[in-house]
Amino acid sequence: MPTQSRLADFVPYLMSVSTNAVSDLIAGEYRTTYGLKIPEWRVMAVLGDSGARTQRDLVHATRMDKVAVNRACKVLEDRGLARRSPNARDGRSHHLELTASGKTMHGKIMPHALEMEQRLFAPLSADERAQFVSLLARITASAEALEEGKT
Amino acid sequence: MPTQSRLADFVPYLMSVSTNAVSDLIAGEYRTTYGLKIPEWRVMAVLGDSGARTQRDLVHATRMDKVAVNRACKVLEDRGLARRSPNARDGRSHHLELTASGKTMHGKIMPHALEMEQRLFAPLSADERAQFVSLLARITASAEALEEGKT
DNA sequence: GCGAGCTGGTTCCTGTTGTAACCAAATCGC
DNA sequence: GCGATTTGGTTACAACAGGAACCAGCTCGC
Repeated sequence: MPTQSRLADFVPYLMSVSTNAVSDLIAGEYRTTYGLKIPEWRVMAVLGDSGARTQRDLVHATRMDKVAVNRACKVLEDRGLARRSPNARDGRSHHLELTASGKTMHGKIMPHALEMEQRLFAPLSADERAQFVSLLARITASAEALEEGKT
Repeated sequence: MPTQSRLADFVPYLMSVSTNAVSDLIAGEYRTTYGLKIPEWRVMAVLGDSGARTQRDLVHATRMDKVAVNRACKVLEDRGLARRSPNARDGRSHHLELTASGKTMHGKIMPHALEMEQRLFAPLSADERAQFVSLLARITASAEALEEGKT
C-alpha cells in the first residue's frame, strides 16, 4: 500500500469494497455449486419462502428492477426450477412458484447460505452483528431520504 | 411489502442494498456535477491526495482491476485532467499526475464528497460511525480470508 | 549478456446490467 | 361504457465490467 489516500477513509468506498468482497465470495459459491447467479438466487429465496408470487411482488421483495426479475424468472423456468400459472385477477401477469425440483434445490441452498453467512460473520459477536444490521438499515434509509429530496 | 422473506434477513443482501443506495446517490452527484464516473473519481482522489503514481500503484490504492484503472486514466487524460510523464525507472509505465485543471477540480470535488458523506451519515453519532467502519473492515477481512482459503 | 519467465500496460471479446421503447391488459374519469 | 392513462411484463439496445490474450520491456539465472 503506497500511501494512504483520503479515499481509504471515505466510507462509501469502504462499503463498496466490503460488499464486493462478500458478494464475490457468495456469488462464486452459488455459481459453482448450483449454477445460479445472484438475481436467480434471490428470486428463488423469495419464492421458496413465501410461495407463489407475481413478478411485480418479486420486484418489491428483491429490490431488483423488473427487467432483472424477468430475466431471473425466465432462467428458473427454463431450468424447470419454477413454473408460471395464469393469474385470474390480472390477465397480464402470472403467478410464479417453485416446482418440486426447485423446492428441493431451495431446501439445499438456504441452509448452505445461512452457514456461509455464519462463517463470514463469525469474527463478530451477536451484539456486533445486530448493531451492524441496524446501522446498515439507518444508512440505507438516509441514502433513500436524500435521493428523494433530490427531485 | 408483501411478505417478509428470509432474504430480508440475509446480511449480505442487506449490505448490497445499502451500498447500492449509497453508490447511486453519490454516483449521480458526480455524474451531474462533474461528468465523472466512480472509477474516474477514485483515480482522481488518489492522484490529488498522493501525487504522481503509476497505474500499478492505482490498482493497489483503488482496489480496482488494471483494466478499469487504465480506462479511467485514459478518460482523465483525454479531458485534460491528468497527464502522463515517462517513468525513468521503467520504460513500460508512466507517471500519472493531475494537471492544473485536474487539481482545480480535485479541490472542488473532495470537499463536496466529504460534505455528502457528512449528510449521509448525519443520523449516526460519531461513535456509531467509527463502529461501523471498524465492523466493515473486519467483515472485509473475513471475506478475504475465506476467499483465500477456498483455493 | 542472453534466453526464459515475469510484469505493466493495452486491446479485444464476452457476459452482465441498466435504460428506453413497446404491447397488452387493467383502471380511472367522465 | 368508452377513451385516456397507468401498469405488468417483455424485448431491443447501449453502457459497463471482467477475463483472456497480447506486446513491450524488465529481471533473473546461468
